[in-house]
Amino acid sequence: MLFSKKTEYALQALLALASASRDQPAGSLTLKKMAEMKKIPYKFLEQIMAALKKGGLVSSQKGQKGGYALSRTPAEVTVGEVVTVVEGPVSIRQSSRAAADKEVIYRFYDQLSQTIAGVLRENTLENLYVQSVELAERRRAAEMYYI
Amino acid sequence: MLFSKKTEYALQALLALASASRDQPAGSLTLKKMAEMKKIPYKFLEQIMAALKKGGLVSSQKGQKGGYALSRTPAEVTVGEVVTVVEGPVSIRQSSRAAADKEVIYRFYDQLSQTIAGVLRENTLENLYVQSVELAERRRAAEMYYI
DNA sequence: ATAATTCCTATTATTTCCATAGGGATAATA
DNA sequence: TATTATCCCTATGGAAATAATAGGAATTAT
Repeated sequence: MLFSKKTEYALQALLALASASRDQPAGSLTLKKMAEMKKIPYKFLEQIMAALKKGGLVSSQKGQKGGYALSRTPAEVTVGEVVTVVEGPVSIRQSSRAAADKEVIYRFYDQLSQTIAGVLRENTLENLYVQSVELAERRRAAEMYYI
Repeated sequence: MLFSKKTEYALQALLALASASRDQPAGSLTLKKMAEMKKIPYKFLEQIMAALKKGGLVSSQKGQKGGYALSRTPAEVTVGEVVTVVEGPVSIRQSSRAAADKEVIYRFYDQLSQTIAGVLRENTLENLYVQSVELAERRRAAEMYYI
């Protein structure tokens, strides 16, 4: 499995921040709020936000009235960056280079890594956010038939 | 990490069988031989070969003079099949479907899975085997300069 | 001062990964 | 027929990674 729960939680939290940044530029949310909104264990999310901050993807404000906000626009944040920041560099498999025979297998892993990296690079928070909004709208429209 | 050691070992063993099938069609190798050749823990490889057999990728012969052989030509075995057989279906992340908000993230995972599946489908044992032979030859050629 | 927050470090529970172990079943061969 | 070399099957163990939980220190607004 390529990604852990951390990536899922990180993306969810960042999507919440992306949404908040729509309402007001530099809109921020508290950890508590994000954990509640997205049903993520509070203390676990805390660690994830720390990583995101360290990775420069979010900024934070301490104390009362504090919170987290995106430090770039959603369109400027790729999924790849998020993954790298919370999981470390994406690797198909821990490979220790060398070994003539395994070489060809590791090369294959590398090739696959490149392909994955491409997909990760081409998708941004903005993409995901827009998709989630569209999806929610389509759902609302569909529900009207049942009223 | 997408693949475990099992995939690496499985591919190595299968490449050994692919090589054996060059020398004589339906060329077989014993578990012991494969473990030695590729420096794979014997008892671990045993479990992996069992999975490959169950998945129909190799056939086996019991008793003295027994061993394993590919049940198709190397060109007919994709890396994807090998991975699926030894690791189970490739998944970016264990996803439990539904959940309106996570949906967009799971869709992204699906999209990535499709891309990976494509690469896995387009690469066969034959490809890897040919590459490994070429690599070995280039190495031998390069070494001649140092004699 | 108090309350609401982020920040920092440790600990624990669960699961997955990577093997190791022992013996049973089967088949060739001496 | 006894022996030997193999595949076959199931269980067990240790290590590492994952997913949390816990407690309190530091900061800031009210």
